[in-house]
Amino acid sequence: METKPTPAPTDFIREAVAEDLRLGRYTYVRTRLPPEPNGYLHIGHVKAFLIDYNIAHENGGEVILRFDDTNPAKEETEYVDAIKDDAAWLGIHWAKETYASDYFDRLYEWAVKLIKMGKAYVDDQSAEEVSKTRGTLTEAGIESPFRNRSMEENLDLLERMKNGEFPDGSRILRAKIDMGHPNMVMRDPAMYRIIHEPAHHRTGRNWCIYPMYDWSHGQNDSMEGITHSLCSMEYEIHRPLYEWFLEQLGEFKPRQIEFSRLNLTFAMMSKRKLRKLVEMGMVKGWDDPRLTTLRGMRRRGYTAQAILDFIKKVGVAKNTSWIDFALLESCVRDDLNRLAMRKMAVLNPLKVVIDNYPEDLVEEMDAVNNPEDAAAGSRKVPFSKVLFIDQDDFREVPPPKYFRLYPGNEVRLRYAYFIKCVSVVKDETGKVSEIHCTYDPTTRGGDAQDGRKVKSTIHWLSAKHAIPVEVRLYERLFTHENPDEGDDFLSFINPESLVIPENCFVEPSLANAKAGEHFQFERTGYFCVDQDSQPGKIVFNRTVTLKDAWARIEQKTNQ
RNA sequence: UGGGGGCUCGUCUAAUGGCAGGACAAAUGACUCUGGAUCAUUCAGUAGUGGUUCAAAUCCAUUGCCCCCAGCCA
Repeated sequence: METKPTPAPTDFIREAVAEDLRLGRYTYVRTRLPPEPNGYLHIGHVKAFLIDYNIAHENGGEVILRFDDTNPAKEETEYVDAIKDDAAWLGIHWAKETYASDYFDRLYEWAVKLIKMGKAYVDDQSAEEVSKTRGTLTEAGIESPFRNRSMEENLDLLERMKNGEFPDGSRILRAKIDMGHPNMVMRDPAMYRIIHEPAHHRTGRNWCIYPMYDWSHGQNDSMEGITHSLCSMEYEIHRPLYEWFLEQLGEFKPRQIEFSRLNLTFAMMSKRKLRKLVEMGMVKGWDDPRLTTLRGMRRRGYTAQAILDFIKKVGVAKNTSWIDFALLESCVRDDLNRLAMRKMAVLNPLKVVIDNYPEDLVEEMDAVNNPEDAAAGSRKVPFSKVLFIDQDDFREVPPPKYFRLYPGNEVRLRYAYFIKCVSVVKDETGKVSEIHCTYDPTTRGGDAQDGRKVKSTIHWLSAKHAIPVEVRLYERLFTHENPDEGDDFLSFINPESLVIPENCFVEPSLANAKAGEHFQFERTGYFCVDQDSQPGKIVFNRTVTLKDAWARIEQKTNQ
């Protein structure tokens, strides 16, 4: 065999996991997907999901989907369903679906245990007082006057907090650690807060106290036997607390490892700002194809495979990083190039009359469905005297290096004939309204008998057979690489992020295209049938354009 | 400013004391019935300064810059 074994992709987390196994720190691998059900999954979550999922499976382990539902004020069942749907679409299989709220009882028992150990206390200070006495980055905090009350009183108070005897914000349970700790996270962090409204989406009104992330997450990891709790860098300073709780309790201790989160240029990842875009109507919903929510990307036409490839190429590290949006586009082009059926579509039609073509003749031309896949076969495309071509493919006065149609020039109509432009008709404003060409009958199918060449091949549609459709041309939502920078992200919105041209036509073979199907419109881009499509009114979303060498040449010569 | 983390081509990422490599982007050319795809080539990097070493992106010291933390959010 000549094929070299490709080394398995590795990174510092995979190495750490392998070492843990080798040294026997853990005898198996189990990770968890920890979404908070308060919004839709976006591409940033996908990176985290895939790291957890892949590392577990590469080691013969499993992953638990655990919803982090510790705050009833923000969480809803609707999001739970959407997250599961998105994760499944990506091809993620979870061994078990759990909720932080499944463990509320046990967590409460552990809190009681900590109180009995003298490691936690009920604080009657207001949120404002707690905040004020926390100290600053450089100064130690001040201990609460309630810090040293008796175990019995703490137990009694916590019980009554749980039973709903006190109003929201009146008391919290805090871990008793060190108000002078240089790491602010360790300055007697809150464990439980009182929340009466609204009802929790799963536990209803059973609970009036809810655990904070720090008190819930690590303990849940431990209860589920998670070996590796993988999360983003901002949790690094929480790791000492994660470990402190489990050490005090003497429970199984998973290893938390942090990696840098995914930042994507020209994309909005902030949940709060995403919500604002949706609520202000700047985009049409959480599944707007301009968003990098998974639902948006799906609707835009990104394939799961392309997204998986992208995440693999992004890698895993601890550096603050900004991934170029072009890398995502490259991945989706690569995947769609392999699988998308080719079609002809004219989005900005120019009427072409073939002067020497018989008035009523219609010919069926053979067109290849996918040059990358011989098994995809071919189809018939009707040809007749009056055609549409794209406006971009004709210039009355050709710029330098322009190979397409212009007066006197001959080009090939893809899979049809060579044509030559002989005259131009203009409307009253002086704009070219139609052009006249002659065709060479001996070039049927697209090859010249005499071996002569043309420099360009353009796509076309028979005017009377063309199907009118709606086409939505999407561009980047923002004009700024990092729209999250500064406070006025709305000013970075690209006014041309969605353009719907007036007269778009596609070839008749697309008449029965179904929502979700991917196509390449030759020489134009990749498109996906939108769910808004109706019988007789198909809607296409542009997933991504094809690379356009001519656009670059033109841009350069214009400078 | 206290604590924590980071710094390798424009971007992302390898190299685990021994030839700084890959991908995306960019550029040039070949090929082409998609100015697509493909192929070839090119451009381009170890934050600075010292030190250890036969040998340093890697080890040590030091400086600089960037990110995170003062929610009863996660």
